[in-house]
Amino acid sequence: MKLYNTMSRSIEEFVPIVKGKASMYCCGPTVYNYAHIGNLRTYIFEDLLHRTLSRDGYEVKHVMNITDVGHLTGDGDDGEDKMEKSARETGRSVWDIAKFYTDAFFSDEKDLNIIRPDIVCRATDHIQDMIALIKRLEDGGHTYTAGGNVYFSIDSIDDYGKLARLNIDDLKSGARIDIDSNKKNPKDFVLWFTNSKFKDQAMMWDSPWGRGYPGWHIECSAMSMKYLGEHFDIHCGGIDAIPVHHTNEIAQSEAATGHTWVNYWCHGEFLLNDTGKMSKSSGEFLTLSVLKDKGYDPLDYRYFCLTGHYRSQLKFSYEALDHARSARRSLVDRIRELKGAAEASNAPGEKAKAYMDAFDSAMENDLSSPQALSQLWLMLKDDLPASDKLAAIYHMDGILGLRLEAIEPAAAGDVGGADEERLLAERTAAKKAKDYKRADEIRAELFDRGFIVRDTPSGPILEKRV
RNA sequence: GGUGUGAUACCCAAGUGGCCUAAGGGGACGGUCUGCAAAACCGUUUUUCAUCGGUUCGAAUCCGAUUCACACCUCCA
Repeated sequence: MKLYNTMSRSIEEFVPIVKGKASMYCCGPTVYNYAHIGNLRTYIFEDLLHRTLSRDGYEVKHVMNITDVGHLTGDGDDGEDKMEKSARETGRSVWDIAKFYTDAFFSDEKDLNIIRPDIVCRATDHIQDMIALIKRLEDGGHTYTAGGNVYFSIDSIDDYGKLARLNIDDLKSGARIDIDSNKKNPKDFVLWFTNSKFKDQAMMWDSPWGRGYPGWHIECSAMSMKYLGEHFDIHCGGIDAIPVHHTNEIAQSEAATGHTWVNYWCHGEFLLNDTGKMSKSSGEFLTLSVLKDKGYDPLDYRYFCLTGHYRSQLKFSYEALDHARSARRSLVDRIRELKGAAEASNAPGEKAKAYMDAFDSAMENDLSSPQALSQLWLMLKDDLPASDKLAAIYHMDGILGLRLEAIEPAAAGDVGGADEERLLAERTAAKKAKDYKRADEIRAELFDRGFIVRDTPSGPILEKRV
């Protein structure tokens, strides 16, 4: 298994810390709003990584956090808390907001057939772990308190910014945000806030530094170490997390433990739209629900994501999504036919196995899903027994996650209701009597009812229009 | 201002020195099949990889310049 490691900026052979096991931590959603489809692209990438590691024989332990506290809206450390803002705007409590959007997120994940991480942990359930970690940093001399907040001092370590290859002197700190005058170094970041500018801040906890709430980055360090140990294999996220969030996570984690924290850093590229980066604040706020309302199957979007490599920017457009939908439907049609003709083979032949191997090789080569997908199509078009094709399809879908195994086989009499079946029979009779005008009328009627008539060698069948 | 990344045929998108006269998908067109369709199958849309120059026996792939686009330096997947 080869993976691109952001730390080394190169593709590396994956060597786990513990033989046969792979531990991965993925930055999860901040649940103050719906996830947009760009967010979801990253979770699809992580799902592919999870599935591919499993396929490769690793026992995967996948942890994802839910950020249900903190993360400010604005620039710098003085913006408004996103959760509080959302709560204020909707008249719900912050806890209700968090619950609502967490549920919405997992509903999207389910629709996209994303395997649920083995452990999903909420920040608000781990405040004590964060406090303990901050304390450890304090004991190690990596913190200072100013203006009521506890800061991490980046000058207390000598390799700050190594992931992003930041040249600290070149960064124009303060160019676009006001410098927090409490900070000794503009790149220092808050570990614990006691100094909320909002008197009615709802989420507050007691701590050795006073009643308050944790900074933005500490939760991932605290929870990942709690569940995966102080040295684990893989940490994932979106590329935007590299310069600040992951940089600060590394700084605090390695300062606390005194050793390397994560071996492989994997980042998913952005989904773009016409105007550039997809965002919650500008342009159309594209959620999975929006796509569903427009008649797309969530798996159309999953397929669309698979057609691009996770480390490449992918341009979203409805035209591109239409292409993905057409391709996926065509795939479903073929599989439906195959299922009507055969059962999956238990012992597929050499040719089928060669395609499966080529597919796995593509995935194990830094998750080259576009190439893997092309193997699926080549296999389908090749001259193989239907049973072998099905076996190969199921094997590949173990990673693609397009629910191909669950597709109903092509067969007469199992799709429409009694009315439709009666119409279909009437059409067959009309055809037999060479009353083609009537037969075509019935076909149009069935089309209006949402069915396509398909004449197959074994007789006419109805198919749901998708 | 600084730092990166990218530009591939009608569209999306792989490929990072020879197996590339560029994978795969989508669309369009023509054909086979069909009463007609749909589906399926076959063929075409491809000597071409932003532009210019260089390196090399050989470049989409390496180097340089140019143009354009995007991202990051700020919470963001």
